Amino acid sequence: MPELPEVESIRRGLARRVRGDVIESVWLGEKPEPLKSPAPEIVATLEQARIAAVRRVGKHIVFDLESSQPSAISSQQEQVPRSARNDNSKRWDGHSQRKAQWIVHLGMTGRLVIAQPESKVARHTHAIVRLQSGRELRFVDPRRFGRLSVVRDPGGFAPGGQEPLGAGVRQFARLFRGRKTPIKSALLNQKLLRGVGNIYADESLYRAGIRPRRRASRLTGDELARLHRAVQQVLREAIRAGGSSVSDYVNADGDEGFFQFEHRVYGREGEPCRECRSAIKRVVIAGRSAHYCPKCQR
DNA sequence: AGGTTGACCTGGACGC
DNA sequence: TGCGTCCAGGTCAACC
Repeated sequence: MPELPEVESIRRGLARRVRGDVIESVWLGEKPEPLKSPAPEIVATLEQARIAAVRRVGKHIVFDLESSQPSAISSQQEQVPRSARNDNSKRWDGHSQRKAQWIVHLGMTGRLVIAQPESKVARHTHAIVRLQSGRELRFVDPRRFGRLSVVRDPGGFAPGGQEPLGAGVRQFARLFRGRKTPIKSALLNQKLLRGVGNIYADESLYRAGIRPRRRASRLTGDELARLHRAVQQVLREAIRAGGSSVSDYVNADGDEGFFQFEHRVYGREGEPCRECRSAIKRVVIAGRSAHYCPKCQR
């Protein structure tokens, strides 16, 4: 479902509502797919932790956790069976490192919803986090492409890639140097830029006037500068609009975004380009659909 | 080594 | 109404 602007909108809503709250208990569903860390490790890390901050890293939501009661955390830790831990996982030793992170990736259809305990548990709910304030944070994901994990390394969660809104134009241009892959695929590669997905890749290329199949290494300096500017503009505008609600995306407050009304090419196959009235084309590149205007993009 | 393809899942839209 | 087909905002492992 969500790309950077949608995840950012969800993050803002969550931060408003759960920052400072304490996790009292955690329920995890039977289906194992959504869990990237062992279930006992997730439970032990989350329970009794205070949510110090809610951040976004690419398309991931990162809950920064700290101990609410120092002794309670270490005793929770002791309850984790040795066998359930990775051998190379760092011990949370109760000294200066009393920090951990809960990482959520929403996949295509994942949602994080705030709910009252008495409200009906939706189909495809895979995790319920009960908070001291009496509310629940629920992870719902029909297609089960989303992932939950915890990180206790002192270095913290560190996927590769540049934040698209943090990269300067030189840094941005360097990412594509020597890459023979279509620029569309390069934009989707999270090891290069983290957070751009199919909608915003297509919309950015349209604004920059670049065809999605162009080889990344063949773009001129001018084109890279236009693309850098387009990516940042599109993402900023989409965040301001609360993201794109294409089928069922809603933010943490249950509100839809409205950037879908600003799409110039995505989902508009056969419709006229808003600039030149040519029919928008749809092709498949690396297994994903790509939309572009054959006249405005070269 | 780096790029492309299929697999992973469920559900909604559409055609017959 | 129902059944089949295609499509979907993402990411991996497996191939070339």
